[in-house]
Amino acid sequence: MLVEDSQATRALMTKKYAHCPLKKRPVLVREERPATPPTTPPHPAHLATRLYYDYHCDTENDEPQNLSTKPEDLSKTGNYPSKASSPVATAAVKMEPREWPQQLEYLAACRARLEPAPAELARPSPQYAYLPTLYAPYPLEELYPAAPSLSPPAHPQMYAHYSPASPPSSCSPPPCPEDLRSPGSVSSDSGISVSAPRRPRYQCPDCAKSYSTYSGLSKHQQYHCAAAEGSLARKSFSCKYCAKVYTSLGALKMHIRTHTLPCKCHLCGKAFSRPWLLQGHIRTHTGEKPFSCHHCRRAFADRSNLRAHLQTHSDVKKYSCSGCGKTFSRMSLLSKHLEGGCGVPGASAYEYRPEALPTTHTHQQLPPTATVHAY
DNA sequence: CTGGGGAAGGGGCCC
DNA sequence: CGGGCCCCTTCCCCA
Repeated sequence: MLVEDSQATRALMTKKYAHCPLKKRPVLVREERPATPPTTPPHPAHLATRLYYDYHCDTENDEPQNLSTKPEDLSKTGNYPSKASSPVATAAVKMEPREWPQQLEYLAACRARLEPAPAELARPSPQYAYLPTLYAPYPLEELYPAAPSLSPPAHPQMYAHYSPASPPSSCSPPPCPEDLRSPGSVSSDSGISVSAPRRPRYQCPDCAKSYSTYSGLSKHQQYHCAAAEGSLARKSFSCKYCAKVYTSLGALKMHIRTHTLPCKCHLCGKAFSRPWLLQGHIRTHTGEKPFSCHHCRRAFADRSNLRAHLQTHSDVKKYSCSGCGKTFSRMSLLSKHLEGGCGVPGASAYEYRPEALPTTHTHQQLPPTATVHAY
């Protein structure tokens, strides 16, 4: 993603999604589990396997779920939105509140068998060794051959791969937790040039954005190209739930998933548009946290959350106010800072550190390995 | 009020 | 073309 102008991007996104009722928070769908959970929890391996695979990607059912923009906190109230809460939702079913204690008890029993001791919480293995290997255990000793240090890694590039889904091979260099970015995302996202073999680029005739693959360009034109949106001749498939129009049926199908939410969690009934979103959600049930911080051993279920956490270990935060120079670990914190007024005139933009980068843009991203001393 | 964590969303890219 | 994964971002909640 291009980040040289995130404020503009945010504004664009706000505009882009303003018309669309989809915004965060999945909704509850029909609960298909028996009302009474088994008296004895299944083996964690069976549970995890079922948790991951036991969902529908119901392409047959295009009926949308609740599409309200800001549903209440479902986890607290258990009062999941009914179809009445959305003008287009037709299939959302409210779970009977009396089922929740049973669900929670059932989950607690399963979780007790899944969760490691607190001291071991940050380690994904071997407690999760029996999980269905979607997140296969990976030895932290290989990931972090040296003791924790606040010094920048000597060879940051060595640490490109950091994914429990793809553990490093024995002959590969150890991945660096500090650089959690995948290799393929470095150049285009950060604007930092990296030495990579020249490959043919596929350029969008409407907005001049280029992509390394034709499929990338194709998807861009199908879904994202704002410049092409004015060309109605290109659009022939319209979404029946919102005003979106697409140039191909495949693009429309992909979009409709965000309305129909075909991937359903059979433990709590929440529905998601993509399987991997459900996958992440299921971790909230199992307590699986495959991403751990090497500084404090705190573990996270989401890689991005670990990345944000790493900023808290950094002396110099990633986002800085151009007015007062104060740094923040998250852009949202900086935004709050700016919204509240930092007291310095003209402090309306922020910049990424470090200073070595050109500062012609008001919003720049820190290169993955610079100035961050965490890990 | 601020900072941080949890959860979830969409876009980009590779296979 | 579609699935899967990664990334960044956002929203909400809490200490």
